[in-house]
Amino acid sequence: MSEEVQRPPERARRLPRAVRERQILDAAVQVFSRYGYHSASMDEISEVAGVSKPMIYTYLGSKEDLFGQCIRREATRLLEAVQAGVQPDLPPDMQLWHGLRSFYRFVAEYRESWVVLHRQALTVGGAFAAEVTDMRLRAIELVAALVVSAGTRKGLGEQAEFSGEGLSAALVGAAESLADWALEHPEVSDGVLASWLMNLVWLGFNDLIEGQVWKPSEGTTTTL
Amino acid sequence: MSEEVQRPPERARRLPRAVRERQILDAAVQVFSRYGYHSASMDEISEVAGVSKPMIYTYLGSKEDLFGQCIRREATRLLEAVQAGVQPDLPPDMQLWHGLRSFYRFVAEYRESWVVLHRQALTVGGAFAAEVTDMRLRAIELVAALVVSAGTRKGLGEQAEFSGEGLSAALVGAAESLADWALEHPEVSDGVLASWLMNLVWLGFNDLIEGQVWKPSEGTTTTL
DNA sequence: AAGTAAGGCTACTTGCCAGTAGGTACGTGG
DNA sequence: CCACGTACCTACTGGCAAGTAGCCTTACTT
Repeated sequence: MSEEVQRPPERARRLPRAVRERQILDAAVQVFSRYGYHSASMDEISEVAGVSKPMIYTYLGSKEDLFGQCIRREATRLLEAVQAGVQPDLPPDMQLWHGLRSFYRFVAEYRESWVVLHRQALTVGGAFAAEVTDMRLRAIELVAALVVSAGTRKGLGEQAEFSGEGLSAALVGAAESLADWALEHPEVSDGVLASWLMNLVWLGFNDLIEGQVWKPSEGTTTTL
Repeated sequence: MSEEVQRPPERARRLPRAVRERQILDAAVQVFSRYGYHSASMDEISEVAGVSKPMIYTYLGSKEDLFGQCIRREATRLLEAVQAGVQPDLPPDMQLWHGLRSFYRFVAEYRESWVVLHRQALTVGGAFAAEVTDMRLRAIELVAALVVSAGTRKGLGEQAEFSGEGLSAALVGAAESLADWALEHPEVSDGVLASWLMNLVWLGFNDLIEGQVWKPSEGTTTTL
C-alpha cells in the first residue's frame, strides 16, 4: 500500500567488473570452504556474492574455472604472506621460525582460505589437486633446503639415518596439523604455535645433526 | 552362430549375502578412494563389485549408509592393526615406536583404506567427518597420554612452554603426512619411517623435558 | 537525443545420478 | 513337481544443479 512497493535487499548496483569479480571470488571461497567443491552450488555462491548466476559464468567461467581461480588466488596470498615474513640472510632456524609465524598468522586471519587450500582442494581430482600438492611440494623442498643448509653448516655429510625430504614432509605435515588444531584454539598466538613446533622439531633435528640418535631399546625383535 | 551365444563376463552367481556384502564394501572403498564420495557413482561401484545396483541398496542401504559402513570398517581395521602391534607394558617411547610401525605397515598394505579415511572422509560434511575427526582425536589423546606419561616420569611438572595436546596434534599430523609421503616411496620400510619420526620428534621432546628450549635468537622483534 | 556498450536479470534447458518398481532365475523342502 | 523364499536383474523415474538464451537497464559519447 505504500508508494515504494518493492525493496529487494537493496544490493549495490552497476559496479565495475573488477569489483564484481572480487566479490564473487570472496563468496566462492567462503562457500567452497564451508561445503566443499561438489556440495557447493553456484546458486548459493551467486546469492552470497549478491549477484546473479549468469554473471559468474560471464566473468569467471565454469564452476571448475571458478574453483581454480579461488585456489590460485589463495595460494598466492599464502605464499606471499610467508615470503613477506622471512629474511633470507638469517640463520636457518630463524628463517624457519619467521616462516612459521607468518604462516600461522595467515591461517588465523584467512581461515577460509586455509580450509579451501588444505581440505577441499585435494578432493577435486585432477588438475587442482596436482596444483595444490605442487605448492605443498615447493614448501617441503623449501624446508628441506633449510634443513640441509643447517646440516651441512654443522658439517653433516650424507647420513643414512634420515632423508631430508621425508623429514621435511613430516615437518610440513606437523605444521599443517597444528594449524588445524589452532583453528579451534584461537587464543594461542602465532608466536606460541611457531615456538612449539620449533621446540618439537628443531631440537630433535639438532640432536640428529650432532649424532645423537634414538634407537629401539631392549630385546624386542626389530628388523628395520 | 555358435550354440553358446551370450557369455557375459561369467560372474559368480547366487552367493550368500555375507559374501556379497564384503565384495560390495571392497568395491566401494576402492571407488571412493579413487574418486571421492561425490564423484563416485553407485553404478561404478556396482560394476566393480560385479553386482547390480539394487543389490547394494537392499544390502547396504543408501550411498551415505554405504560410505559410513566403509569408514567404520576401515577405521576399525586401522585401530585394531595399531593396537595389535603395541605392548602396554613397555616404556612410552617404545610404545610409540611400535604403534608407528604398525600404522605404517597398515598404510602400506591397505592404501585405499588409508586414502578413504584420511582424504575423503573429511570432505563429506556432517556425521562422517565428525566420526573420523573423533577417531583422530582419540589417536591424539592416546599420544598425549604417552607424552604426559614420559614427561611426569622424568619429573616434569606443568610447563608453560608447551601444550601436550598441541604437540600431540602436531605429532599425529607429522605421522599422517609422512604416511602420504610414503605412499609415493614404497621402498621405504615401516621401520625406517617410524625411526625417522622418533628421531625427529622424540629427541626434541626429550630435550624439552630436560629443560632445553629453543628460543629465537638475535635482535629480531619477537613479541610472542 | 540517439547510439552503443557494458552491467545485470529471469527463466529456461539439459544431463547426470541416486534411488525404485517390478520382474526373472534358482534352489530347497515337502 | 510344486510352492515359497531368496538371490538377482533390467529398465525406469524424479530431482537437483550446471550452464544458457534472450532481454532489460543504466551510463557514457557525440
